[in-house]
Amino acid sequence: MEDKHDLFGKCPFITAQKIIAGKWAVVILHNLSLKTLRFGELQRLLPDLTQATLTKQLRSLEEYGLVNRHVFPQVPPKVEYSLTDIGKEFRIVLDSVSIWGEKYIEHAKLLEAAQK
Amino acid sequence: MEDKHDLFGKCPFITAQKIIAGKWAVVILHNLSLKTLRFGELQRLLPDLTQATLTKQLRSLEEYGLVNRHVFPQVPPKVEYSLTDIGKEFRIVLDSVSIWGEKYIEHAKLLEAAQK
DNA sequence: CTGCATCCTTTGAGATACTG
DNA sequence: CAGTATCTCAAAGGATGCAG
Repeated sequence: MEDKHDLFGKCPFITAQKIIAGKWAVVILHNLSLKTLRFGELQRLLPDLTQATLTKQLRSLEEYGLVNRHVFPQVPPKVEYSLTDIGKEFRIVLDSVSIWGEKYIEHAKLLEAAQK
Repeated sequence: MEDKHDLFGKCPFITAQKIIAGKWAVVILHNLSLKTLRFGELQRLLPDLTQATLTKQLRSLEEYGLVNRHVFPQVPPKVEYSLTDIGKEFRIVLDSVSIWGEKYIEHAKLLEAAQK
């Protein structure tokens, strides 16, 4: 993957695009914005992606500095994921996406109904 | 590509994710939010994507109902792209992405500086 | 000027099996 | 419990050439 730190001089849209490009990035950030979660908890909240995929997405977000990975040295292992400061600031994006998404779904429903 | 209208019952994050998944979707929407643009103008603003790719991205946004395509029956042809109503509402997302993106870039710069 | 058709390459999600 | 290692497959993006 491309160097995660080669993001300078880019417009904020391109920078953001790269970070949230992952198919599950936004949904993961949304869930972590509500609560610190263990790997397994996250997996249960998102039953549509496999372990391998979830791991990859989390690693990516971690490399970009949006997510903290806290490993508890135990047996069995326990790993908690939470948002970093800059990750928490992403909330303003999550909020607007949520608002717009709802509007869009409503809009699509109306269109659908009108076509019948 | 998946049916663009099978978006019901999904959470707004997943819906939004599908729409803006395209590598250039957000940047294109940003430019169109500032001004109605002809195909060639858009291309000059985004020199990093080819004609074919730009066409595909625009078609996708058009199918999702965010972009209007206005063809002027002329020779040579002239085509203008603008945002639909629901496309214009996407502005709240664009604004928050812009704000967060700037913060992130600033944050990354500070990190970089601290490591030297 | 706009953009389609074709081909090619790369990316990345998903499935599966295995490990400390 | 929380991963890692491979593999496969589909999709996206890009390059190029042609057309109305």
